[in-house]
Amino acid sequence: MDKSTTYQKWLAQSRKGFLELCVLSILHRKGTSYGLEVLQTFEQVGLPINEGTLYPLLNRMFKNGWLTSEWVTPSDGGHPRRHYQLSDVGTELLPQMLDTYRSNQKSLAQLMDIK
Amino acid sequence: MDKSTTYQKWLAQSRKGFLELCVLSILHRKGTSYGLEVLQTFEQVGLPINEGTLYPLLNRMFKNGWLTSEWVTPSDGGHPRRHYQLSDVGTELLPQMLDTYRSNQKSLAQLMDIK
DNA sequence: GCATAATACTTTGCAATGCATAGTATTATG
DNA sequence: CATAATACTATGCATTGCAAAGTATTATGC
Repeated sequence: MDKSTTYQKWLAQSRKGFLELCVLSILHRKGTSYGLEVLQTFEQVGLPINEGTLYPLLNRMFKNGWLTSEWVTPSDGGHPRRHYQLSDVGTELLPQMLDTYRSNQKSLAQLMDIK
Repeated sequence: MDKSTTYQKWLAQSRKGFLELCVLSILHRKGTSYGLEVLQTFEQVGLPINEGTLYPLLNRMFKNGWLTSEWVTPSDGGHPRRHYQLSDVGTELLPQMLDTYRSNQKSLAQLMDIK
């Protein structure tokens, strides 16, 4: 397989798990948000992701009990949105995941410096 | 599913892709190495991984053309080892992956700081 | 010398998830 | 009223970390 293809595949793989951490961070900061807004937030910070990635992701996180969710119809009319926010579990998980992420960072830094 | 279980699963997922970056870094620093030594190196930097993870990983990276490989019998006797080192492709990939990793770091930092 | 341990790698099957693509439903616009 | 925009859902695929068991070669202890 050619170089750019394997790299593209690696890119997708490298996002596994990381996206959960990002979503938890977004909802922690915003308090509450919904699919499209989260999608746009990802784009704003230079990490565009696929619709077909985010929506199932939010659903899984909800089913795992990391998020709570409710349908909200905007007061000014507009399409109803499914709002999400951190559950107690999600609130507990966020710093744990951050620790893991930073620990991995340190491990990598060590590897780059090892004999 | 209970909290600790979903967290454990996330842990495994979050290593996808990351381990390739680590292996490339190790081989970049060491010049050459083999399975068990790489395994021990991971452990030394506080990132223990499974045998059944590493060996297939090295094989895939080799098949993808990221690594070169040769069987080496230690001069003082001992079990023959399969040595690996970076190929030209691997040498090119390492900084690319590092860039991606750091770019993700920045994105996450922004997410944690966003309104 | 022979059984056991240590070293080193291989193989198989499973579960989880990012992506691509297509589909559905509701609201806004001309 | 038709078309576009907003917002979410559903399906199938490929990839990979892990667990567990297996294979083969070399070293060690009695």
